[in-house]
Amino acid sequence: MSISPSLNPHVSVDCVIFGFSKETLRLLLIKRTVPNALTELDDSYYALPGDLVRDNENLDEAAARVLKELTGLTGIFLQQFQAFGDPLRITKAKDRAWLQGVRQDPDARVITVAYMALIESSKVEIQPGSFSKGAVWLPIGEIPELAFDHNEISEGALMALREKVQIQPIAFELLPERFTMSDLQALYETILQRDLDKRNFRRKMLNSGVIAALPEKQHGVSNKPARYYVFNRNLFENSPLGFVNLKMEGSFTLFN
Amino acid sequence: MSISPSLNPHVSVDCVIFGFSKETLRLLLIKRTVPNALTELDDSYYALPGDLVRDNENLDEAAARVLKELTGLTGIFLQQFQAFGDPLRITKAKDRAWLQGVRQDPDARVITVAYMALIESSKVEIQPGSFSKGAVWLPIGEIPELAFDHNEISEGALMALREKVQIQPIAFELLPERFTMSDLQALYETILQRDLDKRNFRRKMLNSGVIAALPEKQHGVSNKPARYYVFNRNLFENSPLGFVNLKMEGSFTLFN
DNA sequence: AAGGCTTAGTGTCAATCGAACACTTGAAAA
DNA sequence: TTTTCAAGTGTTCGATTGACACTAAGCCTT
Repeated sequence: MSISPSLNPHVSVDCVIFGFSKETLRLLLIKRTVPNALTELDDSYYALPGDLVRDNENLDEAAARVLKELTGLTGIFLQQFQAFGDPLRITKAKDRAWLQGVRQDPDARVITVAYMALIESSKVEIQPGSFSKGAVWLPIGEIPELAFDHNEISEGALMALREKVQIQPIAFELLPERFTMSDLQALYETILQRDLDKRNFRRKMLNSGVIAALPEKQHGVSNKPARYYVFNRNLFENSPLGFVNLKMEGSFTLFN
Repeated sequence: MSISPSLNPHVSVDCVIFGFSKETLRLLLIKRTVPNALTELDDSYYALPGDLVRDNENLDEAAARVLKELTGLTGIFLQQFQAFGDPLRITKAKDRAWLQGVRQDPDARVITVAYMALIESSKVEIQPGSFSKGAVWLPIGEIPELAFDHNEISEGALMALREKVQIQPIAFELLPERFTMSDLQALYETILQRDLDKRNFRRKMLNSGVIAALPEKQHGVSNKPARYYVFNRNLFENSPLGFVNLKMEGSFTLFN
């Protein structure tokens, strides 16, 4: 077994990085420029940040490395959600051209393990480096055609996010340390794609204990200033199971 | 890109196959015999059924192939749940010995994509073949030390099953076509590891519409014969989201 | 200073759901 | 005919859900 950190040419990780700004969910995508112009089409396109896995790291570490190389951030919410391994992943001409410029074995079949990351997008400062040809936050409604099967992966991540948000209090990872109740509601409404009743939302959030009110309020806004809240992290990291049930309207429940 | 179905030496699939019999959840495991006795320990041990992925198949197909080769069954519930890729997966002497007898590149780092399968265990007839050195159903409480990281994978599968069962009506995959309400309740109690109230359970199952009563009842039992029910498959395969919320006691709910 | 604008923040009621709880029924066996 | 065994059945109470509309606070405009 090699102990040098060589690349495993058959396994990669890709990161679907979610952010939330201006009332929209966004993905952090990188711009790729095809190194040799084998195609006659325009020579740049977007992709999910990702890389081959090194022999000396596990999958989680590889994903964290990709994330750090791009954003400079560590310790952020990062969760594996699915492996993709269709042998026909590489069909687009652009993809082949890019691989030929960048991989030792451009025709190797690669399976990729997809991660989703939740980031407070204002924290991100794009790092100079291999990814940084141009990284952008694109609204999830305006994602163009991406490299390989990255559209499929992104959609899978979005669906996984919608489901997870109903089971665990993870949406907070997308907000700054302190936030107003309206911020939080707007985030949930964006993720779930439906309107929520203000009064019911506040009541349930407060009763659930996942957030705590701060003494501070907004300053300098031209309307009634909103109170700030923080996410109650301890409560869930130390809880026995951390299971939360954020029930959807229209679903039905079984069991005591 | 090769078009022959050669093996990808770096990616495998493993199947955690659940069955339910005699009021216990069981795993279908295969017995491995270490081909050359490099170890002085006993030379057989259990493992999850699995195989390297071929170049001409995707991950789901590879998992389905493994399952079919072992059980002869197709079309059964099979869902990817996690990829495992620790570089230190191969540490046990038995594992190394087995790999040396069976792999071209026994030291290659392999990442594995784990699937869970839910089977009505009486349907399974172990197929003669490479797996069949001896396959057994072992109760989940009595799983010995397994090959590689297969204990970790099995535990991950069990946790995933517990979570999924609360979100989607998949437990039925473990029961025969028709079953009694008591069968169903015993299954849920086994998976969730807690007692459920008989009357509440029946009421909710029936109100939810996931099962339908048949006209038939048991015959020849020495007590009041139980009615048979069937799982209402159409309802969920054709439903818009298929989301079902099987709430646990003690969890709390947010949202309208 | 008054009025307007904008977003924050608040309470009630009816319907539904969840949890706890014990006795009767039907069939075979003794 | 009686016994044994699991099936099957209702009600009550408290908690939660979802629907619904007005007041409060601060800045801005005139």
